[in-house]
Formats: sequence, structure tokens, C-alpha cells
Amino acid sequence: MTTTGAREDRVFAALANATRREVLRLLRDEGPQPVQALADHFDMRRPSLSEHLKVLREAGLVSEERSGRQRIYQLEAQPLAEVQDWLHPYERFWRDRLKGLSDLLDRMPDDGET
Amino acid sequence: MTTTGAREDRVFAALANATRREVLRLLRDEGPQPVQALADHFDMRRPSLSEHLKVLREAGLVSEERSGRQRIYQLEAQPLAEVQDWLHPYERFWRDRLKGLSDLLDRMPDDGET
DNA sequence: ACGATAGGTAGGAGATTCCCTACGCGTCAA
DNA sequence: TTGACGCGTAGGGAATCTCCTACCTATCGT
Repeated sequence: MTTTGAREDRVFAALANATRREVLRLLRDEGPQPVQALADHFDMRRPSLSEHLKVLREAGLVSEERSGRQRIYQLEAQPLAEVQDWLHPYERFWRDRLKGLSDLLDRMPDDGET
Repeated sequence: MTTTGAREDRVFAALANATRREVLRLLRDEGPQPVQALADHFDMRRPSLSEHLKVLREAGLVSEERSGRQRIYQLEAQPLAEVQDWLHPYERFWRDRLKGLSDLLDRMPDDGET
């Protein structure tokens, strides 16, 4: 119904690469940009960056808008909102855990396992 | 400074697989379990699942605790908290954007793309 | 029309992923 | 001790990833 898992696969896989995460950061911090401006930040040939942009596009994380002979890329944050939704059911876990842990450590000084 | 990106690579890569995400969900919803109990949920040989567990371990997403000849796996949510932290600077983006979008959709009923 | 510029696509090399079948190691029950 | 059980590791094969060097199309300036 809502998820085959395939969509999330794409988003997470897109995020599993430092270059692509840096592209997202650049688009977030510096706004929409053409490919060349992005490419200047990387030690990589432009066609390789083009493929990273393709991965990001197919994950829905960026969109392109043609402007003359340039392609202006823009951040599309919706898939990231979905990641946050996915994360949500785990939230109580690290809350409970960290809170309970510090609590525990506070009141039982005997434990000390490896 | 704080990140080479290598750690985040591992976490995102670990999450970029439906089997591994399902393992995390099982550990979250059903609590700590030995490998065999997890394996029962998948159409996959046990050694393959073992490798998925290894990936999750190396990403810090699960921990194992030996109990006799069993290995009890447990969810470790801290890397997910780090993912949420990573997500945070993007949050304002989808807030702004979705608000503007629903606004737009509300007042232009003509759209109808393929 | 011509050359330069912006950027995507083709195809290939090397690494990595994801599954498999063997097999090895430690633990429990007899 | 012998065997069965729980689980990891070795090694291999097909697919995918990530980079590269060509090369192609479209647009701009002259």
C-alpha cells in the first residue's frame, strides 16, 4: 500500500554517499545553483557529479529547472520529511534509553561491564 | 570537522536495504531476539541474514549479547538519533515548502500533470 | 553559421553488495 | 564423547555503484 520499501531504499541509498549529502548541504545553505557551481566544490569530473545529481533526482531529493543552457538544481526536502517520519517510532527508544541509562549509571555504581 | 562522513555513510548504507530496516523494526516492536527468531521473518538463508546483522552492527544500529549458544540482538538507536540531528537543518525547508505548496494547490485547481 | 559553453549519456574498469552453498567453532543434551 | 544446534565466516557469482574518458545535444555570443 503505502510502502513497498523501494522508495525508501532510493532515498537512503541516495543519502549513503558523502558527495551527495554535500550537494544537498550546498543547495540548502547556498540556494539553487547550476551544475558547474556545484561541481566546483568537488574533486571529481563533472559527468560523475551529473550522475550523482541523477541519483538525487530519482530519489526526489532535488529538482531541476532549465534556464538557458543551465540547469538550476534545487533542494526538494519532502523525502527528508519522510525519513523523519520513518524515524519517529524509534524516537522514544533513544529517549528512554539515554534517559534510563544516565539514570541507571547514576544510581548503580557497581555494574561496569566491558 | 566533526565528521569525515564515513560514519554517516555506514548508517545510511545500512538503512538503504528493506531487510535491514525490517530487522530494526522487529527489534523495536518485539524486543531483543536471537538470530533464528529474526530469520523466521525472511525469505532468505540464515547466513545472509547474519551478514545483514553484521552491517547493522558495524553501523552501531544493533548490539549482540551472548547467551549460551544464542546471540541476542538488540536495537541501538543512537545512530538514528544522529540521523535526526543530521536532518534537523533541513527541517525548516520542508516546513516552508509544504506550507507554500498546499497554499498554491489550494488556489490553482488547473494543474493535472501526467 | 560558427565556435564556445552547459550539461547529459555511453560504455568500461574496479570495487562493493547481496545472495548462495560449504564449512568451522562453541554450546548443550545424552 | 558424540551428536545436534546456533551462528558466524569463506568464497563465489551476478548485479550494482562510482569513477573515468569520450561524445552528443542544446543554447549563447558574434
